[in-house]
Amino acid sequence: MTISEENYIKVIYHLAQVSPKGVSTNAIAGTLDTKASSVTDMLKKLADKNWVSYQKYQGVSLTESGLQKAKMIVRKHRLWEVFLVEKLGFAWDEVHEIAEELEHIQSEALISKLDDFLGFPTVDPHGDPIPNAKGEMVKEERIVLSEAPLHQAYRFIGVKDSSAGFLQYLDKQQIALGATIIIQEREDFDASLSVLINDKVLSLSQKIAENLFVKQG
Amino acid sequence: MTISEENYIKVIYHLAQVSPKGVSTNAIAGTLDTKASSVTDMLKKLADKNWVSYQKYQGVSLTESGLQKAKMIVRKHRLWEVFLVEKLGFAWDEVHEIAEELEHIQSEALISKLDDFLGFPTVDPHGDPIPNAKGEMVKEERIVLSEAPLHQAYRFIGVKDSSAGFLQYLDKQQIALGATIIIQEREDFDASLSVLINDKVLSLSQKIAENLFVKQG
DNA sequence: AAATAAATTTAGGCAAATCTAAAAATAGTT
DNA sequence: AACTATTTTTAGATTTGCCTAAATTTATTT
Repeated sequence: MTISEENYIKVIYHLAQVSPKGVSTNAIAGTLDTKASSVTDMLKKLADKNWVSYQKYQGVSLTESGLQKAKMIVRKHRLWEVFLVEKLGFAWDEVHEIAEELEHIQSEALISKLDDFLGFPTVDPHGDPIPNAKGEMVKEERIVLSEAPLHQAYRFIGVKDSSAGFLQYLDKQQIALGATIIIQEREDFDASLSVLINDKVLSLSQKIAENLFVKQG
Repeated sequence: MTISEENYIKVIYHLAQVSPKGVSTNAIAGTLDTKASSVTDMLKKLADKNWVSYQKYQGVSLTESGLQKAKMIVRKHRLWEVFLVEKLGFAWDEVHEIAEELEHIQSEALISKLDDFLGFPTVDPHGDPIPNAKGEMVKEERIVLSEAPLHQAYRFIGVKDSSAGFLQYLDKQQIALGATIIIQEREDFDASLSVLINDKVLSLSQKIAENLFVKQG
């Protein structure tokens, strides 16, 4: 499997989370920053190799074997992110690009030993689940803060948007994974929230709140 | 710099250690397992980019900037090998192929933090020196065991041949880096050696002895 | 239901890195 | 010095992954 093929499979996997009935050519082109015609070319190749099922004009979805491949790429990406943050001391907003390269390293043994070395983590530094060697992962029950009811204690367990900009905003506000959040008030006008995070009062815009995954407790 | 360009630069660097006046097209082709015509093509590209000086039919050598690039690739390769052995628990005969992939990961920050994490090692698991961030490395005074005089205490500090086969032979004989070696006798007939390694008597063929780097003490 | 817009595919090309086969240059040998 | 063998380069093709421009299909409006 070439790096390019891996990138397509991975992107299709991620886009399929949002549109499970079929991923569009344009969506892939947008994500990979290529042209739609290039995507069409590649989809034919991927279909020939049986990693996607593809019908002209009808979008594309992963086959069982494509899905497995995708999960292994995601597994590698997230394990490397844990390594970069936990062992090398990178900040959580610095690791994505490096992991994009590392995820294409081919050795099975490497990933297995890395997993062991890291203590078999189940989530990456952004709270995303890490598939195990079989591709299984625990999807924690979680909601976005913007939809959580008032006056309940929540734990901040993941980000929806993991762009450097958003992560740096959270750093600046000292909002870290594991923080306890209680919504005190929701503004009718702009849906912004007044919250108590680790006993400090903060105001969060709707856009921020939409990108914070929380769970009860 | 593409992965292919990096591989050429690295191979030229290694071959230049043996033939410093100019590396031949065929030697490169042999090492990279490609055809001479492919090498010629690439040498033109590398010369255009000023990483090698190349004159038709006269072989090739690295420019100052090519040499610097080569050292950074070697640095990355060897640091990753240390990581694989010291942190992930790979054997010294298992790491070469994986490091061949890892050496092409592009982040400066990654290598700098990896170096730090590993405690700024100066040699890799095979005893080869690791260039620092500036490209400097300490070349330890060393000789091959086959040329060492009798009855002196030597320390085994590196292998000349780092193929898996040779390394596995050394494992089987329990000859590890750091071992103390004293030559008791050199056979006239086949130049084989009777040696004392960590107080055990062993017989080493000339071919073995030629591939063991030792230093006095 | 046409007409227009948007999305997708096809056709034809390009650059990188490789190849084979033939030509040219260098090295080795009688 | 001439001939042969070896090495190296050139010429022309191939594959992968991408592109532009044009054609086609699907979706959206009037």
